[in-house]
Amino acid sequence: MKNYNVDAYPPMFNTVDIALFSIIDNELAVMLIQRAEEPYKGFWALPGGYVDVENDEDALAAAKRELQEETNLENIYLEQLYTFTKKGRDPRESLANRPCRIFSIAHFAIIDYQKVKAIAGSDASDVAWFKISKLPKLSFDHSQIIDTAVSRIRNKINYTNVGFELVPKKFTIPELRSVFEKVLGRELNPTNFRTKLLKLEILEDTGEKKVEGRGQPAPIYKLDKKKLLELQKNGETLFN
Amino acid sequence: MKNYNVDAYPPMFNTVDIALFSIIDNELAVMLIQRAEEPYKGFWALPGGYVDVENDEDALAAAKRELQEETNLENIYLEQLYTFTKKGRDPRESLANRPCRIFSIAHFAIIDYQKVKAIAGSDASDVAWFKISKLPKLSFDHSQIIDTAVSRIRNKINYTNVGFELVPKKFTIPELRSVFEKVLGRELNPTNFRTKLLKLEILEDTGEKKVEGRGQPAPIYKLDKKKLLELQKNGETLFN
DNA sequence: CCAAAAGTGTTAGTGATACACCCATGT
DNA sequence: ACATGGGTGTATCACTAACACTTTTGG
Repeated sequence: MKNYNVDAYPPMFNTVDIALFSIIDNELAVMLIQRAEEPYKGFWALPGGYVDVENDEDALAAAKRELQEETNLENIYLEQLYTFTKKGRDPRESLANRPCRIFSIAHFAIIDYQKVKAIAGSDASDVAWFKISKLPKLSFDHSQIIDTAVSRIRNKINYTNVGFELVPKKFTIPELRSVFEKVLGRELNPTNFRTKLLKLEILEDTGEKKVEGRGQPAPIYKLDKKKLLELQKNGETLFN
Repeated sequence: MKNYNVDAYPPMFNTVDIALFSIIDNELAVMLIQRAEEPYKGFWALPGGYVDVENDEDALAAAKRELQEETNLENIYLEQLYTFTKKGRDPRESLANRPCRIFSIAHFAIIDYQKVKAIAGSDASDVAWFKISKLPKLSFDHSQIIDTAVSRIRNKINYTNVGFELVPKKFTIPELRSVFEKVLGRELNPTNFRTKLLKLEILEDTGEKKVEGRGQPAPIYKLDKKKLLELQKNGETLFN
């Protein structure tokens, strides 16, 4: 087996881009950064970067590192989304000294916005959150990436734990329902949401209550992750 | 904006690998090729290759081309699966003249095996089909890719048209049920499968009947793709 | 006539939806 | 007192799963 001369092949670059979602002011929102360099200088884009192959990173590790650099937060729910490879998706292709292509291994991430606010670093002037109904003009094919991610999240909220990632550790059932409503973009019947959720037996009552303006105080629950994992292992859906 | 010297970056290669599935002898099977070169010379592997950037290919187009080269067939159901990026997944990494990584943009494809048999080209000695319960020792991380693909197909058969791709254009309900059983790996109640399917109103009766050994002849149906697409657009599931 | 495979109809059980009602809190 | 929002119970409807029964074929 002979050695490979790496430079002899048509080059392809892989960037790792991340669409980080949260719920702000009762709407699904995504974190964007303002590009400091060409191409698309001054425009908004998804955070991203290269896979640090020299330091043994894979794509998921690279995404995790980028996320932490932007938010100063760890333990964010993160998942590979899709790899975008269309010719022309990145204008740098045509500036290279020979034909090349820049692939984006896109990821999506979700987090409770309370955590973001609590941590410094997110006050950098080039980072901002945008509601998905009011996105600015985006760089590259990033609006397509965001569309794909939103579809995936809307689908996955019904049978995975992504809904619980958007809510603090301790939460009330109405708060969780509100998250589901914001992600799905439609109202849910409070009674039936509650009934279904309790029947799953994945919530643990903390004994505390939360008073929010008027109305009866809502009990505060914690998620029993073990029971949720069991449910998922058995392939059961949380909601339909 | 200055030009980019493409060779200054740590190189990453992208291969496109395809797991093509069909049903053979009542079991889900995957097409493999025997590698003619190192690494893994003589071992079985998924068909794959490079994205032909010079000819404007993207990953899906490359997968489509590879599939056609191996099977001489067009119009195969094909979808991107996942991008595998773990360090060490391809031994050629460590043979390059500087640090590099070989990413696999994995795809899955499915086809009715009758079509494969009908076309020449699949009799090449280095191509063979293996039932997924009896896979040989595989090259690279290809057994992980196949596992991921099988999970995805088992999931997707319930709400997409992948089940219909595994069956000829004209088929009987018991034939279709058999396909679902083989993919899901469990038996389905014939009565209830039939009832659910007919209620969807996506089948068109051709008027023909099929006699298979003993038993009452089964009516032969065609899929009404328009109605299926409508169902999917409305987000409805075919089966639960 | 019998076995095998396809189709039909029925019933019990489960889950979704909608609604009426009760309870605790702030104004 | 009353509006607001959370919690509880129930009736209705649809869908699922299991099974008994009929029909049509080959042997």
